[in-house]
Amino acid sequence: MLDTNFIFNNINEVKENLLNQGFKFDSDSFNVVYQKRKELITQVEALKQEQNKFTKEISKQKRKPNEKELLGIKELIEKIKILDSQRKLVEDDLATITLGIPNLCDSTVPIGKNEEFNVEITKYGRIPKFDYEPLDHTEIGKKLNLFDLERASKITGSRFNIYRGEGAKLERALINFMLDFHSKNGYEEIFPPFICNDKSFVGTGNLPKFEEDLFKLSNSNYYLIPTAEVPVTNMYADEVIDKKNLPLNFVAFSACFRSEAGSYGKDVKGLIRQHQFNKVELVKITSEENSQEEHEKLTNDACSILNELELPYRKVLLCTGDTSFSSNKTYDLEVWLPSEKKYREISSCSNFKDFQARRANIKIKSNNKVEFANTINGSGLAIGRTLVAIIENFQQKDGSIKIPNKLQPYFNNKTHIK
RNA sequence: GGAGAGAUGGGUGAGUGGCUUAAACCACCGGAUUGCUAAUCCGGCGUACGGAGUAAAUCCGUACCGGGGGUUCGAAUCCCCCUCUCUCCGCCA
Repeated sequence: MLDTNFIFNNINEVKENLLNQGFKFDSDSFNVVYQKRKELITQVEALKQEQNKFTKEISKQKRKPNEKELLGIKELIEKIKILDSQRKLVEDDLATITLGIPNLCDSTVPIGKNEEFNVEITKYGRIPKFDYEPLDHTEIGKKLNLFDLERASKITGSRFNIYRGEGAKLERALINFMLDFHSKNGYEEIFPPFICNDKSFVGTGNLPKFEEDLFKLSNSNYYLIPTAEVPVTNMYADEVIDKKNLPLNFVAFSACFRSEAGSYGKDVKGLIRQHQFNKVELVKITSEENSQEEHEKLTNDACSILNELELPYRKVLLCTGDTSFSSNKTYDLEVWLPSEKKYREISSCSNFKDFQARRANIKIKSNNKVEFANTINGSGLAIGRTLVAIIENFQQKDGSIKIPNKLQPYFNNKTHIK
């Protein structure tokens, strides 16, 4: 969430920045509520001061108030009550408005309304050449019995999957490989709950606006997490962190659950868009002055996994229209999929600046100065999509799949799936 | 699931209706002094919001002792509801 005073003092810049993201900010009604709140605070506090003065006087004189005084003070208290409840309503209104406003985009983010305006930064790796038409991952998976989408839909429904045999082992190998890699790189390993309460989701920006993307547990305020970002970022909610300990670096594996409402008809084939998938997530908590640098570092750390696995990919800077609600700046990493002959998102690395920290109330302290933290996160990587990329990019003419060299120690030192 | 005990500032922790402007200690910051990896002494030190101030410094005010209600002229303190933590019992992978 943005600071209300900042919005008020920079109303036109904020409006323009948000418009670049396709968000029409109603600045007039914001101003009305903002001013109304100030008025009510001023009024109610003046009355409270009057009441406190009276109370202190009584206390000092060590006596009880007489009947006439009581009558007057009770009238005052009644006024305070009325104004106070009005103030509360207005503050709720203001909170509703600000919680629904997206983060501003960094000045380096290209302006554009959709993914066509994203900017490719660099390409890495070599795109494999096949002297036959490469198969897609569902065909290969079926032939080698790596997963079983049909039976998954029987036991749960569409967009769920059962990994089987070598497929299950490959999924597990990737999880372990990524966790180990990032741990050695200075990230503390976290194994979080896969269910969080509503407050946590407000903290990261998923609620109140995007409830339809989530699976909610009935009769509770609990939701299944769509990413480990939610529990890990909120670990430090309502805390003040000593600046000396920054940055905090976390790597977390979790299953991720997304209702994918509104995505019907898109990428329905195979493992690309599932209701449940595995992901290793990187999260950093840092300070304002270091967040850009840490964002670049985190993105590079995610890239390293693709490099280690010898997967061809590109790094893309998202435009304003494609940058998500909470993010200030996002790089997507897109891996090459031979069957589609195009790059597909496998990681999204975002700098949220203090947007999430203000919502979750994560602060940092140094020399008696307290400020909101900056939060950064990115996939390092989405496991299912990595598995798809390996299957497709490392498919061999004889129908086998080569296992990338660095992954082999995690795969019983086997070189191929046959 | 049952019973009991708790939740106070960055941390530990005192405080059972007005003497609290929340003690004390630790940590932190500034200064002094002595000089063996530091010690001692002095001082400072919460957050949010509103107002004054060109601004910074600063000053004034209001609220905040897990969260929400209530009683009272006055609540960290009394009452009600909720959440969480710990201990014991039960059940359980």
